[in-house]
Amino acid sequence: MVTKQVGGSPEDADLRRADSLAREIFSDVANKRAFLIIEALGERTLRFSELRDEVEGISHKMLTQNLRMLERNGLVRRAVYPTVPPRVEYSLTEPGQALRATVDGMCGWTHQYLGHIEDARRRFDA
Amino acid sequence: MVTKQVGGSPEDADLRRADSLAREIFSDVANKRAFLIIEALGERTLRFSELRDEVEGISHKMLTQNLRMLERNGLVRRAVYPTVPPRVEYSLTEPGQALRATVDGMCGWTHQYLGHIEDARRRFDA
DNA sequence: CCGAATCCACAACGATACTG
DNA sequence: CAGTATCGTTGTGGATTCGG
Repeated sequence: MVTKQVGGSPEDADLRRADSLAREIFSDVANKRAFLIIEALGERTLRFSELRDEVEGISHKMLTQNLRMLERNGLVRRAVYPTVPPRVEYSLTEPGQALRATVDGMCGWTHQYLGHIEDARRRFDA
Repeated sequence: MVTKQVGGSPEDADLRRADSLAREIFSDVANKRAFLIIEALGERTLRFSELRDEVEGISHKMLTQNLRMLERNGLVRRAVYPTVPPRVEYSLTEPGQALRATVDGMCGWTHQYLGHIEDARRRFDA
C-alpha cells in the first residue's frame, strides 16, 4: 500500500510485517457497513438497538459481526451494564474518531459529486 | 446517511432520491478493492496489466469488475488504443482524484494507528 | 435487550477457456 | 493484451431460534 522494494534485511522484515498488517486492517475497515456504523456513532453513544435503527437496512447479525470487528481493532468501545434487561452501549474510541474524519470526507465527497456520478452513470449505461 | 425526517413534500422526494443514490454509491465505492485501485492509480496512468501487478493479490476478474464499476460511476477514465496488441489505459478522473484524497487519509490513519490497533487486537484476542 | 449458533439460499470469487 | 463467459467452490449474509 505504501511500501515497495523490500529486501532481506531485518528492518525490511518489520516493514513487511507492518505492511501485511496494514492490508489486513484495510480489508477489515474499508467496508461499507463499517463506514456506516462509524458515521452513525459519530460522537454519540448508542445502544445496540439504536444503532440498528440508525444504520438502516443492516441485519442483526451483520451489525454484531461488524461491531466485534471494530471493537477488536480498537475503533469502537463496548460498555456493558449488567442490568435487567441488559444494556450495551457503543461509542468511538480516539482512533475511531480519527477515522471518522476521513469517513466524513467520503460522505462529503458523495454529496458533492452526486450530480457528476448520476451523469456518468447515464452515459455509461447507454 | 445525512438526511433524516423526510416527509411527503416534493422537495423531500428529491432528498430521498439523492439519499438512496448516495447509499448506492457508498455501497459501490466504500470497498476494499476500489480503494486499492484508486490508491494504485494515484496520478498515474496505468495499463490493465500494470494495475494488476500493482494491486497485488487481485484477480483478473475482480479487477475488471471493479474497473467497470469505477468507470460507470465516473471515477476512472478508460482509454482504448486500437493497436495490435490492444492497449488500454486507466486513470483517475477529477472526482476520482478528489476521492483519492480521502483514501489517502485512510492510508495515513492506518499507519498512524498501526501500533494502537495491534495492541487492541492482542487485548481483544485474550 | 443483546448476542451466539444453526441452517440454507444465493452471491461472490477464482480458475479456466475462449474471442477480438 | 484486454475482456467476456462459464463453472464449480467457497463464503456471505439473512432468518430464526435459543440462552444469558
